[in-house]
Amino acid sequence: METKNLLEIERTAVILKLMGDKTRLTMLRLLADHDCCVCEFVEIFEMSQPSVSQHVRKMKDVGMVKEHRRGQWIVYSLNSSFEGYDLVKDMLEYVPDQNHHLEELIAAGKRISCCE
Amino acid sequence: METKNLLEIERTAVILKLMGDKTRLTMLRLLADHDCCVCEFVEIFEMSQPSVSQHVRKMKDVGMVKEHRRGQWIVYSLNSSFEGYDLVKDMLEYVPDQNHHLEELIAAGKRISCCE
DNA sequence: TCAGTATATAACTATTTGCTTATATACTAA
DNA sequence: TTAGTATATAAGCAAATAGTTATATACTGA
Repeated sequence: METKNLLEIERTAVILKLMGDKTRLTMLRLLADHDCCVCEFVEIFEMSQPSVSQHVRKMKDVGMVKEHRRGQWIVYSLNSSFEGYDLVKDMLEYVPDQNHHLEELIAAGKRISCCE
Repeated sequence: METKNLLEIERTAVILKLMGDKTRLTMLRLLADHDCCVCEFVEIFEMSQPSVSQHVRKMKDVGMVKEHRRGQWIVYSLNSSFEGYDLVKDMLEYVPDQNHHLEELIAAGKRISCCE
């Protein structure tokens, strides 16, 4: 195994705490496969839009995810420049992909306009 | 990279949440190098003994660590049979070893009797 | 400009968390 | 058996967390 770039223990704890929430972990696993916007997460998690925004904001605040606006939507993606990017990607390999959530949306006819 | 044994996303979140605390993450990093007893952790973290016991208990409850009694001491170690053992070990490679804590104890003449 | 849509922020609440002190349990050695 | 040491459990508290509703902001298109 190749040597890993070490992270401060305190910063690592912050990253792991953020990932230690089922909702955020699922979001990250989805983002590992494709960028998502808030409205998708709202449908997937059946959760209020502010709640979703607050989750992505926490991840954005530490640099795990980045955003870019596309028209009226804001698209989130994993930030490959993040100091802990390797760790995050590594972790996400331990959990099954969560793409069924998106497929269920499509099947339910709730395919989101932002992702056409 | 070799394929990883997948863990349920919910169980993974539990593991990461437990690791997402600086105290527990440091404990785990120490345990990656050598078994420890509660009394060592009390000295290292300058924290009450019940607080230390509660931290190790949480990790024991999910199976991350195991204990064995040695005389009047209870020695904790990483549980290599734990479902998420590979993940835990993998994570711990991202943080610097924490052995200086033990060295500081020795330097301060607080070397713990349990570890002779 | 204005209505509609997407997202963010503010304010609040219930739950969880990490600590504390007090006390109980378990082992050792005299 | 008894004192001393190591650890666990109980109870309580302050801070953090994850959700909610209400409202503000930002963009689009008529």
